[in-house]
Amino acid sequence: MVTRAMARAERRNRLSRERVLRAAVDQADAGGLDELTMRKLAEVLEVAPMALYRHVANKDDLVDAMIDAVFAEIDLPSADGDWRTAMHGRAISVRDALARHRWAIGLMESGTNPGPANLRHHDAVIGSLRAGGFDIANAAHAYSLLDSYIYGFALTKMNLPFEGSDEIADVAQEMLAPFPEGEYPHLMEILTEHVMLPGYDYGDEFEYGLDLILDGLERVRATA
Amino acid sequence: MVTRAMARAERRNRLSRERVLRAAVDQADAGGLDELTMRKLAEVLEVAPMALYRHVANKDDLVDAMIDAVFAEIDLPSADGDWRTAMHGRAISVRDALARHRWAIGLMESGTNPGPANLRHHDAVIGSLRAGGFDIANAAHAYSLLDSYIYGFALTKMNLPFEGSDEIADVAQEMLAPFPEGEYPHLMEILTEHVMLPGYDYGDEFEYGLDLILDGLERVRATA
DNA sequence: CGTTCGATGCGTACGTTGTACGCTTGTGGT
DNA sequence: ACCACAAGCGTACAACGTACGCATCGAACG
Repeated sequence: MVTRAMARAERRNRLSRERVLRAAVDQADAGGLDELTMRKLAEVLEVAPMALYRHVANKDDLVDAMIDAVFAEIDLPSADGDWRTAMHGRAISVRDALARHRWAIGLMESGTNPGPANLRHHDAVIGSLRAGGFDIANAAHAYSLLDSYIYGFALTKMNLPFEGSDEIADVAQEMLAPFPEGEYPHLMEILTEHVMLPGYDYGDEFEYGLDLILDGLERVRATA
Repeated sequence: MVTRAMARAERRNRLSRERVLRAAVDQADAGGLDELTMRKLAEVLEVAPMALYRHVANKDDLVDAMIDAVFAEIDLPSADGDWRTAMHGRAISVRDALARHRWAIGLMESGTNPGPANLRHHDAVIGSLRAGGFDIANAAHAYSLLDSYIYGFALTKMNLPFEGSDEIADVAQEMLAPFPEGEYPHLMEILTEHVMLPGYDYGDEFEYGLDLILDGLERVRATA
């Protein structure tokens, strides 16, 4: 009997791949990938460092599994219904997942060892495009374009040195402080007369670009 | 006199920030960021590890400087002439620089400690857009969209598990091997009937998406 | 109930990394 | 000829990933 044994294992604080994975993701969410060390992870789990290696081949294996766990959090686009709303929804879903797990940005597309959730996700995206009327070549184009934009946006947004609109002024000041005034006039202009205005949120740019891209893709699809 | 002293220093194999930087970039180009180690770097320069620290505050400082060196390699878009050709050219230039320095992808937009070349580059991009007729808000939109796409494309392309079109078949086979056949039909279709066709090069996707985005931006600019 | 055996956890140890600290050596200016 | 400062180095340490082999424990079986 497996269930009986597993249940007991669960009841006690038995280690398991799942527990290690969850703790690792939490760790990385909290402090970035740098804070994820096997030793600290073991400490959180109240276990000796080497105990982890019964459930994980090595750190790379762990990280691969973590990435697939993030993919599993992303809503799959449906193949029926409007392709455009499906793509829009999946873009938002990816963005949100990456916002929850900033450490994953830059690793998600790591071609090496794609996990099942990764493959299923991409399969569903292509399926949705094909069902929406894109031929193979255009589905490939759309897929590449959308993915590049989504991950690129996450990347640039992640690296922004400010979080809310309040801190922007301070950060901008500090960033430009070492340089002579008037050295970067256009940067200065866009900062003072756009970015620093109340109500600005860089996150809003995401849907703007997404819609522009989806408009372009619809045009391609219609004339194919 | 500074020049005299500097000249002598140059003539001999004196260490300098420039020399350290160049060697570090070479090292990273060759083997990725993981291969860039203060100790190996010192070895290449025929110097003791700690000697480096006279010219570099620490490894992070070194990496920041390396990133700015990459920015310095990128052609600045001109503010006069067609905005569209300027943007197209700078996109290609960024792509090429990132192809030469794959380790830099994912770090380029690191908001912390932007160097002068970085700021000058972004200032020129915004300047070119403004001169091309974009108002402030639309320049911000265009800037965000283009940057996201360019970096995102570099990111996804970098992580592709294959290099030329020859290896694709093998890699695809290996990647899908652990999973039941027919599990990912759309992925399979696009691989066998598009990606694996002779003449396919993922790099070609870049200009396709770029043109689609530029078309969209032109439409925005015209109706603003 | 006693034995056995595989799964799980752990202690120790090693090689590699970044880098703090203070000494040594060489060099340009006086 | 001297000196002061810059440049390079030797030693040392803490933190990391992880190889290797032993200890332990619970389930299954006789």
